[in-house]
Amino acid sequence: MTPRTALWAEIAEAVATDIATGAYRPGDKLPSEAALATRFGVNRHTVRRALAHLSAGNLVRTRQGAGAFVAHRPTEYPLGRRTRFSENLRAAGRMPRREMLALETRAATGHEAAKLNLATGARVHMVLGLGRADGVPLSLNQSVFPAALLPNLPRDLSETKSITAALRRGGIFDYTRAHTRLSAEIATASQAGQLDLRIGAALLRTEGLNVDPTGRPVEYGTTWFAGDRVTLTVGGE
Amino acid sequence: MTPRTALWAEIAEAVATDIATGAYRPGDKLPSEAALATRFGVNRHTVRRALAHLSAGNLVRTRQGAGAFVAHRPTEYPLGRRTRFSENLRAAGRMPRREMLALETRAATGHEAAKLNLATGARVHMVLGLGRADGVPLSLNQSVFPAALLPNLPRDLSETKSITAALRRGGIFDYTRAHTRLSAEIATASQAGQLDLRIGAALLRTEGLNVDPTGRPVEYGTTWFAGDRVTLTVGGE
DNA sequence: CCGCACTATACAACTAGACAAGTGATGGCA
DNA sequence: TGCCATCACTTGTCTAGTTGTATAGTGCGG
Repeated sequence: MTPRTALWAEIAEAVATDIATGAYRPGDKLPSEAALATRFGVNRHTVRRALAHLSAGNLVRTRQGAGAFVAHRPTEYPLGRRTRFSENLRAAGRMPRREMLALETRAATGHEAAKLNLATGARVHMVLGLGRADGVPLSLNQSVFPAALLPNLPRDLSETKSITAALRRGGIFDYTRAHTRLSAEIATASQAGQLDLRIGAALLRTEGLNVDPTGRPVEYGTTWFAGDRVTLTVGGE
Repeated sequence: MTPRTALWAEIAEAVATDIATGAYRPGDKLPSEAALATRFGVNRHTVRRALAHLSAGNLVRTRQGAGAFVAHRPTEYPLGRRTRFSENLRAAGRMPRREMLALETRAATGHEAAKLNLATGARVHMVLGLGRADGVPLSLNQSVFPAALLPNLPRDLSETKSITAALRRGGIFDYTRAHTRLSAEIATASQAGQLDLRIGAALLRTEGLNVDPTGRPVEYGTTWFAGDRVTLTVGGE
């Protein structure tokens, strides 16, 4: 008489099966809760309970207002000794796939000015980017460059789409890392949205300064990695 | 669980922080709503809500078609015996500009005649003007001058665009403030439109009489300041 | 009786897309 | 030169759809 498994569990099972069989593939949008509700002949809350279960199991990810999506497989990003990335921990422009989210020129904050050894209020170019590997968002980074040193950076950057190339055009052919600092943070809502994480997820934060061969500060930036998708290795192997 | 802060509130906070740290300074144009939306990984409407919040708090000002700008902090406007709009603002490091909205010659009202010590029905020149600083409308003012004393004021005024200069041409080389009265009012629709305020915003109203060195009334006028953009200082330093 | 699963309803928050209205820069033309 | 039409861009507004959350109610089994 009474089903041993709850209604919502059955629905979760059915959706999970659809995902396993490939009916819905990673990144696909699931039908809306309302659609699933009528399809299974239940209330929307029952569907929500099923989706919450799948979400807790990292099988689907929901975005308010947008829908529920099949989650990407939790890929470990191999960040080992062979990764060129490790020599430049902050990875300015060296991610497998980069996406530029913002590019603006504004006054340096006091902190930035101090790091870049600029007068307070000097102009800087700010670049915000998203790094992905195999389509999975891995890192979010923000860099600031002295505008006086690289007046044409915005144009060069929008043309070359590469920070390294843009710096080369600006006369900076090499730069090294002066210092790096590591810490951990909790994702804000917007960071979580961009990295496809749940809010409150852990972020690995690296902050660093790059200088040219003469020791002049060239770039100061911060990168936030999705804590559960990246392992950073420092030195050794 | 962490108390969930709304996404738009987080974005408003972030922008406000950027303003507070000096990344965006008064008068600066903020990135477009679309740019902020991609930067925070959010829909434009969410950004709009954040900006609306900042706008309501008078931290930013938006102009359709132009963009969103960091608001100027309230202008300090010293009130004294020798109050001169342009000089005051120049002293505060702002770029003043006066705009004449209307100029007509008519009979004085009973109140005006009494103030200017004229016979009832004497002719006066009335000037309606708008004062701006750095392009931001600050004040609306109405002045009446005895026409008998300054027959050529309309011509002089339209040529010189400066009240002080026009008075000089009319033989008034100096004038001081005999009295000033302060009060507060609610903006009418037309006042709000001219001052770029919301209808119902608070206006600071000053009414005063200027006299020449012999004590003869020269000008009687009322000025309405945008209450949230101006602070009047009286006496003291 | 209580607790549980589920239903029902309502509203808030966010996304998505479209179009109108206004601004500012540019280039053509008299 | 100066004016003007044009065009890209930006904010304002609207409609519609989606998930998030809160509250209240129902039926059933212990």
